[in-house]
Amino acid sequence: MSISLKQIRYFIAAAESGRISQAAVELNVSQSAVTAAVQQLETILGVRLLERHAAGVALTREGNRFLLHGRNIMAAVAEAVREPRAAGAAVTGTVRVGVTYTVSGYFLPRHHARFASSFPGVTVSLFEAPRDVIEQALLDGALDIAVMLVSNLQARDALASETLIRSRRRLWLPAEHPLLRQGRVGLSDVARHPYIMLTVDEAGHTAGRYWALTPFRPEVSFRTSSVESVRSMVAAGMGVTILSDLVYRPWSLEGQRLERRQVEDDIPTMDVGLAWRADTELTPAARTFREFVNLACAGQG
Amino acid sequence: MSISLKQIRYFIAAAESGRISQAAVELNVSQSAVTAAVQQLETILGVRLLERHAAGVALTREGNRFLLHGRNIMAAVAEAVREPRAAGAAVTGTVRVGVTYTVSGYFLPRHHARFASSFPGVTVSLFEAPRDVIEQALLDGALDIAVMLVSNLQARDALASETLIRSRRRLWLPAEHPLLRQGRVGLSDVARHPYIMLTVDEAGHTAGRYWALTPFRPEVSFRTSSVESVRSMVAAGMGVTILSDLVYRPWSLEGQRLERRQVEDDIPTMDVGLAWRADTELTPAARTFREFVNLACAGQG
DNA sequence: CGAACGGTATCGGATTTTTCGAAAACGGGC
DNA sequence: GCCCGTTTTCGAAAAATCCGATACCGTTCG
Repeated sequence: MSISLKQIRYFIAAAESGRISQAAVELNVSQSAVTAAVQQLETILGVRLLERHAAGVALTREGNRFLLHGRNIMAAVAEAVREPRAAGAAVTGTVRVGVTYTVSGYFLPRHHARFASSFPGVTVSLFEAPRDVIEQALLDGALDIAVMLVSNLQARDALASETLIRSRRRLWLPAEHPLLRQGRVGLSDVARHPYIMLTVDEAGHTAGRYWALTPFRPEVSFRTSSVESVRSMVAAGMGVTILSDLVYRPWSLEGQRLERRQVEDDIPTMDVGLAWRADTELTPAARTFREFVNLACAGQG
Repeated sequence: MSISLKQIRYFIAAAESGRISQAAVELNVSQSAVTAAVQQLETILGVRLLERHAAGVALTREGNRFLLHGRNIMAAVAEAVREPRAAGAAVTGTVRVGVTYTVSGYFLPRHHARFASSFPGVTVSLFEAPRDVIEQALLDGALDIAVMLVSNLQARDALASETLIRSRRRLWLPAEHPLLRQGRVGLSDVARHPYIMLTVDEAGHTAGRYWALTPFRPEVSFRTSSVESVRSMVAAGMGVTILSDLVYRPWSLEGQRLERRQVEDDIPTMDVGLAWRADTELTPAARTFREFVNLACAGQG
C-alpha cells in the first residue's frame, strides 16, 4: 500500500494539535480515522511518528522530520491547485534569452518545447555566447534574461540571479580503469593520470579553482571545446576528466562505455541558473519564462 | 472531494506515455481507472488537462503546467519517504551560528526548538551581530555558518550562500490612512507622508537603493532600531514605513491595528539565507543544520 | 489503594469509493 | 463507408474507509 495525501493531512493535524481526538474534531472525522491514518503512515515508513502519552501525542524525531516534509507536500499540492485556469494564455511577446554553451546543449532543450506549447503567445529568441558577452548584453538591454552557470557570474552587483539546479562534478573514467577498483579516489590519484580538459564555459578556470586548494595539478594531455570529444577520448582510455553530471552520458558517440566516480576532495557543484539586470523590471514575457523554468526545476535541485 | 496522490500518479503516467491505455498497463490497473482519475482531476481543477485524439492523448496548456506541479509533488513525496529511519540520531557536535538582528527575532525562533528536538546531539551556539562582524567571523573560522540577509552579503567571493525565504516589502499604514483608499500607491505617494526609518540590518541602506531609482525621497521623521517602536509609531499615525512581511504583525504592542499595502514601484524582496566559508567544508553539525533549515523552508520561498 | 478521567487502540458493520471488464462511442486513415 | 485503435460509459464486484462503541492505558485525585 502507498502513502496518501489524506494520511499526511490527518498526521499534520494530529501533530499540530497534539491530540488525535482534537485533530479529529478539527477535520470533521472520527477519532479512529485519524488513529488509523497515522498508524498506516507509521507502517509504510517503518518509523514511529508519534509518542502516545496519557495527555495526548508528541512528535518523535522522525515525526518531526516527516512533519516538515508533509507540510512541503501540502504546500506543493496547494500551489498546484491554485487557479490553474489562469495558465497564461494571455501572455504574449518575445523574450530574448542568452545561454552559454553547456546550457544550450544540455539543459534548455528539455524545457524549451514544453514552454513553447504552454505559452504559444511567447516567442523565445535564443542567443548563445560566452559568459562575458552575455553579461554585457544583459547590461546593455540586448537580452532580457540569461540561463547560464551562475557560479561564474561576474557582475554580481548589477545582475540579479537565482540558482535552478546544482549538478555534481565527478570523475569520468573508461570502463576497466584501475581507479574504479580503488577504495577512495582523491585529486592526488587523478593527478597521476592523463587529464582531458574541456575548455568551454570556463571549465578550465573552474577546475583551476579546486585544484588550487591541493598541492597537485592535473596532467593535461588534451584540450578540447567539445564535450562529445571528451567523452570519446575518456571512453577510449586516453585520459580521465572531471565534469558535471549534467553533461555526463554513459556512452560515447562510438558506443563505448563511460564510468563515473565520486572524488573525495571537495569539488564545487556546477550551478545552472538565471540572471537578469537587477535595476529594471522583467518584461511580462521574461517573467513568464522565469516562472516556468523555476517551476520546471523545483524539486530536483 | 479533494485531490489525491493516486490521481496525480495516474495523470503523470498518462501524460508521459501519451496513451491512457498504455499508462494503465504500466500502472497495472485498468484503463477505466486511469480515465476516471484524470476526469476527477479535471473536475476538481476545473480545467481540461488532456486533449483526446484517436491516437491517444496530448497535454493541453493547463495539463502541461499541472504536469510540472505533479512531478514536484511526487518528488516531494519520494523525498519524504526516503529512509526516514536515518533521521540523524547519530549526529553530535556543536554548530556556531551567526545571526543578524531581524533573523534572530523573526526567523530563527520558529525553527530553533524544532531543530533541538530533532537533533538532541547537536548544540546550537547562537551569536548575534551586525552583518560585517558576522562575515568576518565566518572568514576567521569563529563561526560555522550564518543566517542573515543574503541580499546584503558583501564577501561574495569568499563566502558561499543560499537563499531560504524571500519576504516581500510592503507599505505599512495605520488604520484609516488616506493611502488605503487610493487606487494605486507608488513611492511618489509615500514620499508625501512622514516616514519612520528602521536602522537595523542595514534597512536604511537597502531603502536607499530602491528610492534612488526614483526622483523621490522619503521624508524621514524618525529613526529607530526597534521594530516594535516602528509598529507603535505607524499604528499611532505618526508616519508610514516600508518593511518586509517577515517582521509585519497586524497589531502594535499597544493593541492598535496596522494595515499593509502593495507598492507599485519595484521594491526588492528581503532574502533570508545561509552563508558559510566557501573554501572549507562544513562540519557535520553545520551540515545537519543547513539541511534542516533548508527542509523547513522549502515550499514557502 | 482504587475509582474517575482523559486520552488512544481495536473491532465489526455500514457506507462510500474505487476498480474492473465489457460494451458503446469516437475519430482518423484507407 | 468500414476498420482499427483509442477513450468513455456503465453496472456489478471488490476494497477501502469511516463510524461508533468498547477495550485499554496511564495519571490524578480522593
